[in-house]
Amino acid sequence: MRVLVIDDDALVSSSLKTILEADPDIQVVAIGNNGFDAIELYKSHRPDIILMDIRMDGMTGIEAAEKIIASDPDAKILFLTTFSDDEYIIKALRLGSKGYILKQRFDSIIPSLKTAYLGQNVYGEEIIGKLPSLLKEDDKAGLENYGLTERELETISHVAEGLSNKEISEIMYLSEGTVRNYISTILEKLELRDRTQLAIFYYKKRG
Amino acid sequence: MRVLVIDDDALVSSSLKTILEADPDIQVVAIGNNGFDAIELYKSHRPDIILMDIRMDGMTGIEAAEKIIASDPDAKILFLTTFSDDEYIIKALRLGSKGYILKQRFDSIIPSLKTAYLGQNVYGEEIIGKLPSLLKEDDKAGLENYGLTERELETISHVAEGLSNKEISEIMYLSEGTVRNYISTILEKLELRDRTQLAIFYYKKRG
DNA sequence: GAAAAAAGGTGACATTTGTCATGATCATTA
DNA sequence: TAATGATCATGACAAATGTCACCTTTTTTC
Repeated sequence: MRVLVIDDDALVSSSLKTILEADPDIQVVAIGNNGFDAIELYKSHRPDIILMDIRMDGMTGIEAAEKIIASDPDAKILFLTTFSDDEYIIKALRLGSKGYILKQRFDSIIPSLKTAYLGQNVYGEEIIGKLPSLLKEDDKAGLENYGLTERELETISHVAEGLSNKEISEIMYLSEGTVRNYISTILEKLELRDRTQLAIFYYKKRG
Repeated sequence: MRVLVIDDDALVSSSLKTILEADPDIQVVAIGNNGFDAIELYKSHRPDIILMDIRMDGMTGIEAAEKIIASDPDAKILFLTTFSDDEYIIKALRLGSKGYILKQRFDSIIPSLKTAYLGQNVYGEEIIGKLPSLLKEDDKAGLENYGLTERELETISHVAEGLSNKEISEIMYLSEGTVRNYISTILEKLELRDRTQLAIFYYKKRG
């Protein structure tokens, strides 16, 4: 089994190589440090399976996986991560990638790799346990704890309706400039960048 | 363990009662034939767990489960179905209900019930195996009938992540101008006005 | 009663976004 | 072969957006 290892922590990736190659069935064909490496090395080496970190600088493992799967729908990718990062689990599953395992469980990496190689899906216990809450829409704590004023909350709901500043100003009987100021303040409070991110934030919280 | 059994096939529900009560730990407190029964009998008997068919006349098991969970968020519900009906699996998972098992496997019903009773989630092998493709289909659902190209769909998902044109262009290896053109085309195809409405559209099509 | 918070405003400014015209390449299809 | 559709690109332009500095007036709160 030819494996491609991608991890932005060189210590981790080289440790993985050592661990994996202790098994006679496994050969690490290359090591990369980011999503771009993953794409290039996959093309040039055509490994049987990719073992990749999710959180990386520049391009996340998920994004790299998207591109790789776009070019080769049969690509097998096993994700590694330090903690089970909720927002990524769904994305990883959506990709149809083979499994998602946690970095802590070093002893489970090799068996998981072999299982994935055989075409089976591998999901850690942690993942399965989290599925319902991930899919459930109630992980919305609400917008109430961000120090937002009444008028700001009102403004947010209009942004989430897809209205422009001008339209919002007409509905709320305000000048367009005031609406812009409100949104600017909201963005700062919520640590967001633009109205699109605000709308997304809103829908992730509420639905 | 006090169980409520709901199945619109009287033969099935009475068979289930017989099978379940062969176990000394289990007591079937009531039997219902539809979703309305489920809600009423849950209120009046307060069983530890409900074993319910998904496909039923009038109200599906899913709908009944929604109402029951709305009134008692801790309600434990285990679904039964003749075949693993894709469209319902996601809905059942979203409810956070305890598991989803297949009717054929009579021998697994009792162990599953006991596991669910202990608060663990129970998913049949078939379900786990289908998750990726289910989520994937769920992903494309809704966006498919608008004549969007692959690259356009890819672009949409990035917009829905809250990325700017510049960021999208870097990820997709495109010029910023191309991304703008893509989005412009997408907006026209979907009859939307700006990227915020696009993100909202995206999130309304799924969770 | 003073201070703070909320509500509302203006004008200027840089950036982002969306549109349009126009062109190129490549693969598929009629 | 010709036509189409998907892909990718430019440059120019107008409109929308977000930020900043700086105001006023009420309402709450200390």
